[in-house]
Order: sequence, then C-alpha cells, then structure tokens
Amino acid sequence: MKIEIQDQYIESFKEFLTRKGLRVTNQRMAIFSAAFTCDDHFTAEELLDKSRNLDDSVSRATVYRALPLLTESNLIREVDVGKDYKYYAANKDVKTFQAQVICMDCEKIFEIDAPFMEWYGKTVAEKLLLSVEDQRLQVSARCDQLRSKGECNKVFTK
Amino acid sequence: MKIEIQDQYIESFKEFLTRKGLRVTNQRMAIFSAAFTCDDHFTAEELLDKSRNLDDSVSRATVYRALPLLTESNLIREVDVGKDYKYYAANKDVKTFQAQVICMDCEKIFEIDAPFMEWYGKTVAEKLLLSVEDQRLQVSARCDQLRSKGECNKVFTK
DNA sequence: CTGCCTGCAAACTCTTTGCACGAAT
DNA sequence: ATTCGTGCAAAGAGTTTGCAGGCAG
Repeated sequence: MKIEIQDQYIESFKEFLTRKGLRVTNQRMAIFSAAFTCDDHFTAEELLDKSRNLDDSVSRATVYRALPLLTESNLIREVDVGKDYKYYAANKDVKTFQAQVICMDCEKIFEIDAPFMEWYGKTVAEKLLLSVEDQRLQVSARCDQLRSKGECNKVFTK
Repeated sequence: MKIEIQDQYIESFKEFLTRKGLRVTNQRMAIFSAAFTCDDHFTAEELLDKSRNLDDSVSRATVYRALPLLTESNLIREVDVGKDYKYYAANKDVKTFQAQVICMDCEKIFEIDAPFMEWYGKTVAEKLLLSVEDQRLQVSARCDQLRSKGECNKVFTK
C-alpha cells in the first residue's frame, strides 16, 4: 500500500524530468526517494546522507544541483528559517499555507496551518502593485521546558 | 534641529556601551552614526562603506563585531529576508510589528505595519509551550511594472 | 554516439576568528 | 599601565561551478 503511494510520487518526478527534457538518472531518483522518505524537515547535508544509503555514488554537488529541480517540481518545498543553511520538506499532504514555529533550543520546526496568510500577502502586495511569489510567517521561540528541566519531549508536527 | 535628534541617539548608544563596560571608540561611533544616517535598509558591506566616509580606519571585521552591539542596544534591527546576507535598519520611529514585502526584481524592501502578528505569534507559541523570541512575516513578490515597462518607480517605505 | 550528468575539488560569498599592535580608561 | 578594541589576513560554513570522464536516450 504505502509503496504504491511512494511509486506514484516517483512517477510524478520522472514525468517532471521528462517534460523538461532532463534525464532520469539513478542519482536524481535516489535523491528524490531519499527526500520523500524523510518524515521531517531536512538539510542538504542530511539529504546527501540519506541519498547515499540508496546510491553511494551520489555526491554533494549532485544533491545541490537536484534541489532546485525538486522544488521546481513542487514535490519538495524550501523552508528558510533564517539560519545559514536551508531546510527542505516533502510536500506530502500540505493543502493550506503553513507558518513555522522554530524552537531555538530544540532545533525543531513545527508547521502550523495559517490559511489567512494567503489572503494577507496578496492584499498587501497588490497595494504596492506587486504579485506575490512566496511568503513565510515564522516565529522563533525558546523552549521553557528544555531550559528548566534540561530536556524537551515535544514532537515534530510534520 | 535634525542634528540634535541625531545627537540624542548617539548619546543613547554611548550610554549603552558604558553600561555594558565597553569602550567608546571612534570606530564604533562612526559605524553607529553611519547606520543611523541610512534612510534605508543596508547590508554590512554598505555600512562599511558609509562608516569609512566618517572614519577611514574602520575595517570590515569591526563592522561585523559592532553589529551585534547595535542590535542588542535596540537602536538597529536585523532584517533577515532569506538572502545569503543580512539587512539592517535603524529603529527610528518604529512602534508596531512590521511585515516585509520584498521585491525580487527591484531589490527593495517595503515595511508594512502588521500589529496582529504580535498576538498571533504569542498565541501559536503558547500552544506549543514556547515563548516567542522573534518573528517575521515576509512576502516575496515580483514587480509587474519593472517586468513590463523595464523600470520601476516605487519608493522605499523606510 | 551525442551531449547531458556526474564526481571531484577548487572557487565563492558572507561572516567569524587569531594574533599582535594600538588606543581608551 | 592595563586591558579591551582594532586591522589584517586566514579560516569557516554552506553552496556553486569548471572540468574531464561517464551514462541516458
């Protein structure tokens, strides 16, 4: 069951590549599969590790070259939380706009539905005669629990 | 007149330094003054240039070492718009929380009052047992005007 | 077989840091 | 006189790119 769903996404990505006249290589597919089996937000470096589990010939350069394709295909989204490296996440069943709450202590990213953002960004941009391309609403926060008890048992929200 | 207002801010910064047991150096004051005479968002590199107009001994390292002091003193704020370098802006008369609309074509940053963000961030964070440290609401947009007419006459909104 | 893709390593960009000198208190 | 602050240049971190060889179509 689960495998079929996976396969469907893999098919989508192959189609995307073909449609753009790009080649379906082992490395690209390994990187894509690795990205899609992350339940979590991941960095380029983490993606490299995961990809190498599927195809140990994958190099860092290829991961970085594949990431724009993954985001362009809309199967993966970029999540820039203002650190000096970027996070990514698979677009598995995200329907509405999501805000991010970033725990500065736990290093976790919680995604929260914030449907009003769709409207807000559009309204504000239109007043300036601009068309929205992308938007983000982020809250950086401290984990009181971690700071007082020395540990935190919160779990990721997708 | 205008000079007196400026002087007041300079005094605040001197106080801040003294209070923290830090020295009031020519370079720090030059960097601070340069930052405060920018009507605009500026980068570290732009600040270096402006500072050197006031004191040509200012080095890049000192600018980077001064920036955390400037933000800690609350006289300057950091504006991270997801590029690989950071923007800064003087906190001249900012009262409410501000959202940023970033024009990807014109390279301009428009700041918009978004007072509800104060409430929103707090509410969402509390549900996760986190305390808000910082938040940002950003809209990346395209300038239709620039793309069609080849030029854009919008002006910065501080 | 053709030319896009790849791995490797070097290059790049912005920022940080170690060190010895210089200036503020 | 002490220290802290500074400029310089090198180091860092994450990402990008040039090149020669390799594999998809």
